Amino acid sequence: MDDIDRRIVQLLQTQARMSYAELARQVGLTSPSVQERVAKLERNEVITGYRAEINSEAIGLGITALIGIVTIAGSEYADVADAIREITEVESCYFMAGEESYLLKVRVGTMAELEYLVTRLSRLPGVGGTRTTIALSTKWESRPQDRS
Amino acid sequence: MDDIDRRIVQLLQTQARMSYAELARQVGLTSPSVQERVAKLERNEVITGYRAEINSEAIGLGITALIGIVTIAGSEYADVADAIREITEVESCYFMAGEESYLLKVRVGTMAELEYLVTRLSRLPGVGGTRTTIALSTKWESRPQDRS
DNA sequence: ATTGAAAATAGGCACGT
DNA sequence: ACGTGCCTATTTTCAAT
Repeated sequence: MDDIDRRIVQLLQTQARMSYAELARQVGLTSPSVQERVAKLERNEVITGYRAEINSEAIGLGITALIGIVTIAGSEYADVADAIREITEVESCYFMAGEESYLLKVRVGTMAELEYLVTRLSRLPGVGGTRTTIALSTKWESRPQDRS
Repeated sequence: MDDIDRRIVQLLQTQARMSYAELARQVGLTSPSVQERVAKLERNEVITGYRAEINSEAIGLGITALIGIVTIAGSEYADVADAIREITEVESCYFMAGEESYLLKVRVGTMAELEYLVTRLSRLPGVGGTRTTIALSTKWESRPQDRS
C-alpha cells in the first residue's frame, strides 16, 4: 500500500467504472501495471467489491429508517444476526456497544411496509424490543473518506 | 424503467465494473443498446454513481461509530448540516425525526481520534449535544435491495 | 508488444404514437 | 411524420498476456 495504491483506491472509490487505461494516465503508470495493482488490492481485500449507487426513491424505496434492536438476555447474538440477515429490507447491520445490540438501516416504500417490517423484526427469536427512527432526509451517504 | 432496466441496475449494484458487452449478454441485448440504457439511467439519476467498496480497516479506519446530534432550538438545521459536511470523518449524515436531529456514521482509526471528532462536533454552532455509540462489528453494510 | 475484445459512434430499421 | 429503442457496421480504444 504505497501512495499510488492509495491514489488508485481514491479514484475507484468515486469512479468505480474508470478504465485501467484512464487510471494509468492519472497515476502515471502503464495500464498493465495498474491492472496488476488493482488485482492485488482485490486479492488483499482492500477493495472488496464495486457497486452502482442507486437512487432508492427511483426504485420505490423512498423511506429510510434506523432500527435499534434490544436482544433478550441469554439469546445467542449470532443467531439474532442470522435471522436479521434473512430480511432483505435491512441494508446495513451493525453489532453495537450499548443497550441496543444491533442497529439496522432499512429501506421500504411505504409506512405500511415499515410497520410490517418492524413487527417481523420484533417477533424474531432473541429480539426483546425495537426502536425505530425515520430519516426525514439523507444529507449524504457512503461518502469516501479522505485518508490521502 | 422496464424489466431490463431493473435487471441492469441489479447487476451493476453488485458488479459495477461489469463490461457493457457482458451486461448485454446477460440481458439479451446488444452492447450499444445497453450503453444507451445505462446512459439514460445515469441521466435520470436512477444510477447516481459507481463506488469501489473499501475495507476500512485496510486503510487505517478500523473504528466505526454512530453519533446522534441534538440541535439547539432556534438554530438553522441547514447550517448545522453544512458544518458537519466539512468534517471528512462523517461518511453518512441523516436528518432524523426524533430528539436527535442528525445521525452520523463516522469512521476513525483510533479512540483518540474518535474523542477528538466528538469534541469538534459538539463545538459546532447549533449543536446542543452528541450521543456516540460504537460498532463492535459490521455484520454487513450497503447490501443491495432485492426489489426484483 | 501483440492480439483479441470492448467501447464509442454513426446510420438505419421498425414500431407505436 | 415523429420519437423511441434496437440493431449493424465501423473506428478507436482498451484488456490481457
